[in-house]
Amino acid sequence: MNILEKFKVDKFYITVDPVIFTVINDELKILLIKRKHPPFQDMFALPGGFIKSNEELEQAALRELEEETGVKNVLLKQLNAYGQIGRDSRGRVISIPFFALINSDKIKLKSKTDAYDAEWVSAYKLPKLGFDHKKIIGDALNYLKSEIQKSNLAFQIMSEKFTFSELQHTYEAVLNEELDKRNFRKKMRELDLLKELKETKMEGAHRPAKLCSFKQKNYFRFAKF
Amino acid sequence: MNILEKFKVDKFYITVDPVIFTVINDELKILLIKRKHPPFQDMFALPGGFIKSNEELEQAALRELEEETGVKNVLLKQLNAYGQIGRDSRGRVISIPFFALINSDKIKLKSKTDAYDAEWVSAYKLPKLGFDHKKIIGDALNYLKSEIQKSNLAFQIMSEKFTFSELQHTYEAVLNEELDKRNFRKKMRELDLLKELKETKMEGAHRPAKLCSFKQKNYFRFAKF
DNA sequence: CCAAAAGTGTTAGTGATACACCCATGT
DNA sequence: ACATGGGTGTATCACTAACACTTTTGG
Repeated sequence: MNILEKFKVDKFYITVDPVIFTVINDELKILLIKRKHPPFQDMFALPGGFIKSNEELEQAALRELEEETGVKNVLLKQLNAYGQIGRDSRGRVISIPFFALINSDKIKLKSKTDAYDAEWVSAYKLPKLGFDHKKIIGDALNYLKSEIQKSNLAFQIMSEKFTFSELQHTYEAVLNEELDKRNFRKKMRELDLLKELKETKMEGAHRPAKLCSFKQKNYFRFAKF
Repeated sequence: MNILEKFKVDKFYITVDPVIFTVINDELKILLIKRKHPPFQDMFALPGGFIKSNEELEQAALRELEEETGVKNVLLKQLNAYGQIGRDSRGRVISIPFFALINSDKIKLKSKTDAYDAEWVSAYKLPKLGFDHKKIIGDALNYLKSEIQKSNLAFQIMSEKFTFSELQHTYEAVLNEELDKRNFRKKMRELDLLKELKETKMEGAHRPAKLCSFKQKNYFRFAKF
């Protein structure tokens, strides 16, 4: 018998809650499920679930994400835990959220199951949410807005090749504000993240746009802090 | 019988680990305990402990902190959780660290008990530490360095009245680098955090220094992000 | 008068913001 | 030729970083 059991140390349920963002049609979206069972039946919530004893936290988040939405191969970043007493009516549950920004084209949402419907929902126009997930999403959104300006996080969401305009529209969707075209390009060029290709995107009745791709595809921050 | 019990959802031990910094003699210190029992007997570790079912996370951190070190009335900030399998030999334990920067004059370390000796240890010259506490402290230190430059966090650590030099030395101790006197004062005046008092500090064979105090004593950030 | 810390301004460089016009293409 | 989005440069401002001398006190 383990010493912790001997001293009857309390144990807790732990959920991991993936907070997955994407941009679709120049609108920031978050991946939610519509709950088909209590608690919070018929309301939206994060696609989380309970960790198992033999899983790493991040592994568990990836598993839940795939089980409930079909999304996989995602780089997750842990956020602060939520553990307030009473936040889950089923018992004392500590939730550990995991953040990601992904390219929605690269994944396919699971067809609706009997337990959950996964859906992309506008992050700036959230529906009513179960648990304290509104708070969790709000905090995650602040993290996203901060991080996309301090790191090369955006590479996660863009296709292999893209135009400056497409990249800018992605930033605008995430930050929920308009950016100046010239300043945006200057900044991006200074950061030296992009390869500017010779190919162009021929589309529409206007000058073809040069395509770019990211030089590096591993996540890093620009600033010290 | 609760639905979570019915489905045999796994449960976990959770510890809270206060990561408490201060500055003593212009050196950044962290509050550690010397463990008198296994695991990691005779090594240093964070003064944490197991949460109880009826406690909020932060409450638990405050309780453990007071029990093991005598330190109380501290503003804590939750940091990311650590949950790797095997990080605690006694079982699967998820640790949630809580950060604070405090004024060591305002508190009194508990006299040594049979279970723990609490001690201030140089944060930039850490001894061997138990568990994964070295990693936790490193992450917390980065948080501290970032936060003290983006918020009025320093008010936590200064006495009611202090001189510009004392404040600067505190910043230097935290950041582990020297700062320019003129630039530091200019920056502080721009931020408009300080009341400059008429009193002076008479001490030593040199020009007396004007005393300052903080205008606000509630924590806030300057920057958006 | 000497030692020791307090106190003070200017300059140069860097990054952020604001802003308006020409270009290449399809129809 | 015109509509559409692609593409570019400059001026101003704010912030940062570098840097040296004078002031006030006690001994």
